[in-house]
Amino acid sequence: MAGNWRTIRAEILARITSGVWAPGTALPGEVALALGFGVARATVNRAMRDLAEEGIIERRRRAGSRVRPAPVRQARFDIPLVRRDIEDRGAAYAYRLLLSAVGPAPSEVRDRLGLPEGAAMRHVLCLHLADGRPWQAEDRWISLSLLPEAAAADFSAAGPNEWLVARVPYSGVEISILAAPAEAHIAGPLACAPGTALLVVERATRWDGQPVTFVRLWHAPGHRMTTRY
Amino acid sequence: MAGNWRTIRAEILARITSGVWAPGTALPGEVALALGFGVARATVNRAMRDLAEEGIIERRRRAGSRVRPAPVRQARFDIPLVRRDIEDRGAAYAYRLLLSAVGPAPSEVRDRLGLPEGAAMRHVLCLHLADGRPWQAEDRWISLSLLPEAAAADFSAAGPNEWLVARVPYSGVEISILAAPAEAHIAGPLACAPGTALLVVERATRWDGQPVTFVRLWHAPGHRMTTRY
DNA sequence: GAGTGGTCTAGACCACGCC
DNA sequence: GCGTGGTCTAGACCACTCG
Repeated sequence: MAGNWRTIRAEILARITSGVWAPGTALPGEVALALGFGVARATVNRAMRDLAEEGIIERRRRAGSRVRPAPVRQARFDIPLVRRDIEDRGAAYAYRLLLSAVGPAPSEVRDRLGLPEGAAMRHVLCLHLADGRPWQAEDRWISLSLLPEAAAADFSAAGPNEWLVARVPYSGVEISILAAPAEAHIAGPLACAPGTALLVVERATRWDGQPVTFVRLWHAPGHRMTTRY
Repeated sequence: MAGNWRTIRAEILARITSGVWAPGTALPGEVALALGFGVARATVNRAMRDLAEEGIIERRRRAGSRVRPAPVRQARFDIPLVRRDIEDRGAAYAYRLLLSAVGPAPSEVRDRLGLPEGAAMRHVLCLHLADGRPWQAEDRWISLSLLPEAAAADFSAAGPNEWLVARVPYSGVEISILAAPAEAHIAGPLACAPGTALLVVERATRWDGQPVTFVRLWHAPGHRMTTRY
């Protein structure tokens, strides 16, 4: 019985999937398991914590650990920079600026960021292509109150994403995934019929509580986000 | 300087967001940090591991840790049982069986599970409602080679999900999220026009390498999956 | 109150990757 | 090689919560 925590984890998981410890069952305490496996309690703890993070088991002080009756399925998606995403798939990345303006934002954008009416924002509409074919349309709004230099930034060669990443290191984010029909100004660039069902990712970013940017990413028809585990 | 790992983590994060350690920068080694913070190395390790899991920093043996130049944005979504999801939102859950059959599966389903042509499957189409309104349509296929008793299972009162959870404890899963127009047999139950853009979650489940079930979950119009961090 | 998980410590050895 | 992160140990104290 090897003493590494992955082995312990695998062994515990095996006993769960094989039915030795059925869903709802209370697992032995950490001390008991450590003794049984012949390892330190910290090692068992590491394994159990991992199982808990994945939603396999449920842990509570005093009450002990138990197998989750109904597994909380979790899907974790990586959302890299579009450029990386495309290049990682072995395709050639290309970028095209479609629209650039400064002005007041529509209410739906303001609401998502908690901005007052009439707040000036930089608005950018651009297109990311993979091997010359439309991959993703980006509808970007940047608050000028926190990033006034965004008003004059040049987005003709590279997207606002890379510009922002270099300026706003790490921040609070709210991500939504939804389906929406292609609006007129999106259908054109994405080369699809208006009304086509598209996968949309919305992201509202804050830095230190201040609204920074809101983006709506329209993926080309047929796009799917996939994860395995 | 408190000695808990969350404090250490927060302090490191603060130095990153504040620009003390810019993206791409190499962080001090664990020993140095432990000394600086006046804690054990294991505590620093715990904090750094957490930051690495979230994609904030990058760790490699010998090379050390560095701030990720381009943050790998991660979105983690919980996908609970529909019933729980609806009840957690304070709505009344209801269930309706729409179709139940046994027969060969279409090729698109077989492909996702790696099943041979003509393989018999249990097919169930059902509807989940929140406060009486359509919430999600479930198009479910269950392989009879691994679960022959599924042929005779009764899904008139409760959905196949809960039936499966009790039988196939924990297994490998592939999840996809996509947008699709409402097909004719889906639009009716969901009370929307055919062609409406819907958010679809597909899930292919395997147990010990054996295909178990494939499900397509059609969410009602306007549904969005959201996560914050 | 007592038991369980949560965490910290101090020390040690190992494995991997640069040099 | 040799330094860095990865992990394990043995022991300890704490915090929460159930009975």
